[in-house]
Amino acid sequence: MYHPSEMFPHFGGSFALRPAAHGGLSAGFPQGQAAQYEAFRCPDLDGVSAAKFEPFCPPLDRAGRLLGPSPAGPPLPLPAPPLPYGGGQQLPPAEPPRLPPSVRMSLENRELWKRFCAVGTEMIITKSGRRMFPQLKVSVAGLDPEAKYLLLVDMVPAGASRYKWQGRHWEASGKAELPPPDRVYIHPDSPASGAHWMRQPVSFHRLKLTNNTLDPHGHLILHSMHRYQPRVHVVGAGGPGGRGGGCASFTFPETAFLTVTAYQSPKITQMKIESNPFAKGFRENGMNSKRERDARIKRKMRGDVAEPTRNEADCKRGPCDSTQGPPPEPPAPPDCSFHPISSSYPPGGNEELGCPLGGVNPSAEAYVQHPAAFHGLQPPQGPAGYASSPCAAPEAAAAPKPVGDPGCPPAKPLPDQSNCRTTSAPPLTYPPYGLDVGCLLGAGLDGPPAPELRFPPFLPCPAPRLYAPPGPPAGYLEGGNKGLF
DNA sequence: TCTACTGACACCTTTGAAACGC
DNA sequence: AGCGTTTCAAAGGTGTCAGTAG
Repeated sequence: MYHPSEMFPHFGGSFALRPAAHGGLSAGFPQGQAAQYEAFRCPDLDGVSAAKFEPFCPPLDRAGRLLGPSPAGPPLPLPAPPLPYGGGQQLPPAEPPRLPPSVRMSLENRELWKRFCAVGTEMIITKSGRRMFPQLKVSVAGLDPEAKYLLLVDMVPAGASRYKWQGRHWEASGKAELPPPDRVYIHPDSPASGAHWMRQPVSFHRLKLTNNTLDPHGHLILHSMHRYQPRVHVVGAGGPGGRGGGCASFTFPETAFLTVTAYQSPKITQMKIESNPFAKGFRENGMNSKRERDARIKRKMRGDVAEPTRNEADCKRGPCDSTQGPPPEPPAPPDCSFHPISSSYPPGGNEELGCPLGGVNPSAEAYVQHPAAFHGLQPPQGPAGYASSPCAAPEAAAAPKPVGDPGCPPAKPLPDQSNCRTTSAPPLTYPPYGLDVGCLLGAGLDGPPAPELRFPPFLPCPAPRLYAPPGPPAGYLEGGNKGLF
């Protein structure tokens, strides 16, 4: 949860970046097949995001030039695109190098996320920091086993509205606040080898969210009653011969959530209690259930001696089982899955770039040595007060409008959770889920004019079609994706 | 009055050190 | 001595609720 530029002031504020190339989603996914992809690999990095990860991307030099290819570099996994500019030759402002398209990521606990998503995920944020539940847990594949990588998470504002719970549903309620200090959560294992990341699922369970803009602990700072989309980044930190450089980022639409200081939807509360092992005490049979709490209050009022807690009772019967894992997830709704992700990016041209610290990115090195030095910095502000990232300014395409206006469809009843796949949502009558998500995918800058849509911030499970609107123009996907990577 | 937020609370899991056995 | 397992207590993650601020 640190801002790299804070740690590496010598890198300066940001690099000039080449304007995001057109292509967007189509550059990342074969047209017509995108719906199959589970994770969304963002093809281009917008200026702000790029600056955030700049220190992790050794291939860029300060002048925005690509360094020349290393003759000793190992072969690229895929044919490298021609390098029109030789080493040292001036380039248009460079975009960060990308990891090869073979790098893939999937969401491990996707079914759990989908169940929350179907109701409208809420995340508690507190001054001292609160963990996410469900937690972000991903599997990575396609990395160079020997090269070093960092895994990072940041949060992208979704929509530019603030939201309000209206008893049964969420509604947009005014403009979003100015973005909080921009921070990145760095997985504590970072930097680690590709083999390490690929060995087992990577969990970001230690990630904490806070609404304290002065937070000194490095938690991710968010505004309450706003909607966010987590984004996972793989950043090459170099390896033997400089392999592994480059960046790739992934979003999982079902992980979008609304921040709250207290749960609004009772359904979410119940689901959290049922799913989160830490909330076990609040389950029906728990000692912190409503029934037990009421009984406790009565006893207290009567002045009774406290009965032994369940913990004590259990421990008398035998060892407290604190080692067992979380309870098994309830059966997942069928047919909610996307197909495994693939990605199709031009090879990043990573290994032609030198690696300053013996194969390890200096930023990674510095993080290991001075983790406390990472703290958030306010990113450059865009004209609207938002960071000038397409991700951060998606309002045009995706901002949910207040529900209840004439012409606004009533809140859609929750879908049958046994089948999250939506096939019959009338276009534009009820918003394509993707539109809201689409903003996260970068819609808004170069996409088509945003249709005037009104819909609540939460919709049932993201419909697969949101990834691949049928044919052109589909601009909000095509052009929109360029904002993220 | 309403809404959002805060802090205390009880219950629970996780974690890591100490104790123990082989 | 070294290693693996068990035990135990502290730390910290939960939702709830009453109180507070605006």
